[in-house]
Amino acid sequence: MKLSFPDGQIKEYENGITGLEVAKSISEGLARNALAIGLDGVIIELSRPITQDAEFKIFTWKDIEGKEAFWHSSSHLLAEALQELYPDVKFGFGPPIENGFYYDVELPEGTKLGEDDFAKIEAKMKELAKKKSQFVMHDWTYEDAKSYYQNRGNEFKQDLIEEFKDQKITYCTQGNFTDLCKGGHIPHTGLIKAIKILSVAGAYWRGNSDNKMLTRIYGITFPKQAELEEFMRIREEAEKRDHRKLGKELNLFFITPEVGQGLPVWLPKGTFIRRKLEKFITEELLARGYQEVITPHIGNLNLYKTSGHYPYYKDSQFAPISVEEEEYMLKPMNCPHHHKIYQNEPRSYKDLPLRFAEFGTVYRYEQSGELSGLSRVRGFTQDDAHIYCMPEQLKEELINCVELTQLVFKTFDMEVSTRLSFRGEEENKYAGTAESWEEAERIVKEVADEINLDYFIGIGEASFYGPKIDFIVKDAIGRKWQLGTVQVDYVMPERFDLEYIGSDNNKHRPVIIHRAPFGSMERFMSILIEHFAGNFPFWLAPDQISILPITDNQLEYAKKIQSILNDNGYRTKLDERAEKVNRKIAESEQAKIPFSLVIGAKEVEAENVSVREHTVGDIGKKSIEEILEIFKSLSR
RNA sequence: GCCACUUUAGCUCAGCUGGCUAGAGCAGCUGAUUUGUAAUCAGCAGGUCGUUGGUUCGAGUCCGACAAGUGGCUCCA
Repeated sequence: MKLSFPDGQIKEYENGITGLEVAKSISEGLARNALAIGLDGVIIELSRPITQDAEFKIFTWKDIEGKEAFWHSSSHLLAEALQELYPDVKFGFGPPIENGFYYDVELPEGTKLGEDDFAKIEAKMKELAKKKSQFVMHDWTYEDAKSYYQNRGNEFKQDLIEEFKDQKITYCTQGNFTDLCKGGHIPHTGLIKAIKILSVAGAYWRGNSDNKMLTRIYGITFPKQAELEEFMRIREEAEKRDHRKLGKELNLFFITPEVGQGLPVWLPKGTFIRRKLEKFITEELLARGYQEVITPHIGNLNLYKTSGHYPYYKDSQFAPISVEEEEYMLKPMNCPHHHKIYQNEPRSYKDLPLRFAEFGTVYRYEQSGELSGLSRVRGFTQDDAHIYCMPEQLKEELINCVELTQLVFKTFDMEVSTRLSFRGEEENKYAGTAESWEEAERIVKEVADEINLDYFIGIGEASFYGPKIDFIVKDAIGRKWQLGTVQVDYVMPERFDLEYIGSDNNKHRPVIIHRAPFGSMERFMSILIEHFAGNFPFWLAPDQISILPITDNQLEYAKKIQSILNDNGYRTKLDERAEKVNRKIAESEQAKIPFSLVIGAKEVEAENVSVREHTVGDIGKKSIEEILEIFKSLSR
């Protein structure tokens, strides 16, 4: 029997050898650190005999797969602990996740589980972990598995078993706990040294809101206590960057139910940054041949019936407003308005592509439980644009849009992942013909390949009228949000009967690209705030420079410096108070102002300033010319 | 919308098992202080403890309903 290793080596082994024995044959150290092995990409236990040729890998804590096995095993340990603490608990799913694991359970009638119970669960897990119970895999017949869970009244696992009816069914036992499981564990529970229950949440069985809601218990474990402490420290640090917290501290925006749930109010400083972003993108658009348009915030309901948005998204829009026999809707998207602009005059192939851009504010009735800071709101502004082009221009325009979006993320040095969002299986969820969908998806994929996009494909993530290229960024606490988007649309041109006269003097249908590089100003701001942890780059910072005279004797000189800087277009703040300079510095730092200029008697004498850079510290004395040079280099 | 948790001054938080006029720091205001790289001192003012029912001689504290927020789930043009 042959095993091929990641380095390309192929070695001959005796049939039935275990992963652990293979690891030992390589090195004792490796065998000690090994958590699981991979056979042809499947994670399995070190103890399982290998009986056929395969690609072989050893996974340690350093590997994603090693962590997966570790956390998968930890979820079994959590389940074992829960079973001891709540004997009648019923189990659903319990998978590893990006950071840790969870288990979905149904607690016995009347049992509530809250944060107060975490310590108890952790203690029980630790107690069970110390027993070093081995994770042992066994085969199960369908009947035995079925009756095992029937006896326990667990409808969830029975539901799962039905799905595996025609496959090999296995279970895993450790200590007194048995679980339906496909395998992939670490050798024994004793390796789990540091344990933390993180949170509880509700989760529908199989993710379907028609099903029963279970209690999802999130936890994380590590082989060493120090690693858990480091994880908790990083988590705390991340929470400090939360845009909701910084938005309050830095006076950027607020959200209050007195104005309306999910309706952010922008304060002067937040507005300043937002406007800067708008200017930045507007310059790029104008350079790329876009034209700006403005459309109203409400629109006739018929417009959305034509577009098809109304039936598809009826439940997530604010109810129509009735006025004089007519119904109007708060604009949930800008598309139909722009389509009417296209229709406003006959279009020739010579006019195309036409690119209409607008910072369009839209209102959507998001479920109350879904609202979150600036990330998910009920009123937001898209940096929207629609491009109307001939089919043969589509590719080039798509590439342009993707490159513009990439420029945004590059400008702010943000890490982004790219998803090609294609349609899924669901009926009634998509408009348009199968042929146009295939065409659109094919082109999207061709474009992505042509420009070497590093992408993944998301089935069922398309919009109802076409496939998308979505740009996804993580927030401070690891949640993923879609920002930029580029969408292909063959449907709306049909619905709105858009056309252009071609060079053949015949009527043709244009193709539409919907695109928003930021996605929404609100969501982009949330990510931007967290990305910079409130330490905005010089060109974006609402206050750029604070001027801190040490005593009143330097006031006059300080004012002179301020007017020079103001005349050069910089945003300054002069702190005239009779406070100690230490305090002035502290407050300037807390306000995260990029530069502080300390001015005392020496600086007045030498006609210079002492420069302190935020997050860096004192960078020494500089002449006026030097600071102007520095500030110029940081502007854009 | 669903599950769990949270809600005390503009902000951050104390307030144990229900018991006199609900505390602190920061911010604000007033005054003093003129100060060299992260917070000078003193005084004043600020709260019907999210709202609303109930239990009780007595509720910030216990119970219910509602609202908002947080973490998830469903959803996400």
